[in-house]
Amino acid sequence: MLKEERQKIILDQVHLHHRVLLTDLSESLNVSIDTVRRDVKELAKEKKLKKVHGGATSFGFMSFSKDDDNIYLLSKKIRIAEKTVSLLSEGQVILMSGGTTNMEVAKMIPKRLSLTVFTPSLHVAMQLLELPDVEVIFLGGKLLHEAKFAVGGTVVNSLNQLKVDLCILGTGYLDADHGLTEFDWEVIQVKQAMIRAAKKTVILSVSDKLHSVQKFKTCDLTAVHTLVTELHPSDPVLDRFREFDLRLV
Amino acid sequence: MLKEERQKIILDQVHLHHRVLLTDLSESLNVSIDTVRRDVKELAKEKKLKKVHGGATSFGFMSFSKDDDNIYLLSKKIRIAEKTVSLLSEGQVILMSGGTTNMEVAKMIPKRLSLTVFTPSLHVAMQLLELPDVEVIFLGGKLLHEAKFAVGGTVVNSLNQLKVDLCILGTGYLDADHGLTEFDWEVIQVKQAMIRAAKKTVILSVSDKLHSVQKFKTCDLTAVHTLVTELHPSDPVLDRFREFDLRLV
DNA sequence: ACAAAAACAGCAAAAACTTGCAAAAAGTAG
DNA sequence: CTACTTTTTGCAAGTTTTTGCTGTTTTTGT
Repeated sequence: MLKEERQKIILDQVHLHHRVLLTDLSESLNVSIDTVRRDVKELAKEKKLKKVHGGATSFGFMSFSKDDDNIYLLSKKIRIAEKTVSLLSEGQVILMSGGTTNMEVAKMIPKRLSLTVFTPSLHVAMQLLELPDVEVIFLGGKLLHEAKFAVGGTVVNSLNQLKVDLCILGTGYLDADHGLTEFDWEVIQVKQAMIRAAKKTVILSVSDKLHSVQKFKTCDLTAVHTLVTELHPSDPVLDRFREFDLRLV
Repeated sequence: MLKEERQKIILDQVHLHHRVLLTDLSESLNVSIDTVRRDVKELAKEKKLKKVHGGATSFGFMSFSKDDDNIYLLSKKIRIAEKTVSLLSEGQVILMSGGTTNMEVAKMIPKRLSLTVFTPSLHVAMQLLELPDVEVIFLGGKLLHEAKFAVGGTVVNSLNQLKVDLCILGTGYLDADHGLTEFDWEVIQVKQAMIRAAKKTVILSVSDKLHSVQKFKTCDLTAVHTLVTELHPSDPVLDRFREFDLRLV
């Protein structure tokens, strides 16, 4: 294999997943970790990507939330994304919120699956546009600078006119007692409208966030139909959630 | 086998697979590795392909999307962007379309200028969010895959409810006789609505595009108030545009 | 603070590159 | 056809690049 070829694959991976682990690259490319390390070092010197401890990230596109600098969360999120994508079916009309986990879902949707997706997230919309068979409708409104997420009356009004098959909610804090919570009031309004606008709601959450509570409440767990985590559905960590009428994936 | 014949095969292989190994070529062409090496060296000198350690790649193999934008045009666009930014003033409410020129404008807006910007372009919106004092409102609707631009009734409806200070139109084809033209009917609808929604309209155009016509017409030059090019306002190339009630910048 | 993972530096083997040279092939007069 | 030049090709010796491995140092998470 040519060095250039390898480096291109690395760059593609970085652009696709926004973050990659050197160990993963080493394995999938069948070269030693040192070689990958050297490649990444070179690419970093050429400003094609950003080298971080344990891997590399694309810089230029976006920097998300603070705790997302953690490379190890990514593999969990990818696992969640895989499971979530398997819930989708041809021709569905769905809603997707923002957040890194939802981004991974967007990246993982197969190229030939036709969907109609409504989203108020710039990042998710951008990613979905890579898929030729997905129709993307952006729910316009005032954009939040950090989250790159549209909020406000316009978004809620648009949502009130919809009734879609599925709503996929990413980022958010989850707790068996307190339900779904957020720290941003405006985001809550949008998420509530999203849940109302969908027949079924799917929540994506890495297990780390399963018992965290924020200031404002989006909804109770009874409003949710499916919970996707990176864990096996039978994992004891999920026990607290079994009392609800929830499908664990 | 003739040398030219061999080199043509090499080029075909490179174009087909984007990369070749010298060892593979040597084997499949039944010549020594040195001969192949010399051939590739020649082709590289003629800029027909790129020689790399162990093989060759096609040009643009390592490039992803944006590198194609040549430096030559970019400098003109930056010049235009500079002039355009100088037209803006504190507190204005403006509309921005998409396109690379408008992107340059977005990049060049000073950090401390507060504005309210409506746009149907994902890229422009994304860029504007880097500015803390700019409020960005995305005009939601169906997104075009290539242009990352929102079109359709939703966008037009939103625009019909606006009356903003300024509309900045990027990309588009301009001609003194035929006015502003485009090749996408849906985009036209949006741009027309944008012009209607603004008190003044500014057109950005690199001089190369000043005499090009496309299939569909957005508006006459009489609907435009300012034309920004990279040229000096007194440049004779702009003479054809002086008969209109246009401010040249 | 400790153990595990990752980064770094130096080394050695393998692969690829360079250069010079000579033989073969092709072209060019006389 | 022959003698000569020119081009092309293959080969060999020496150099550089790439790659994986070693042991050591740094960073990270608990």
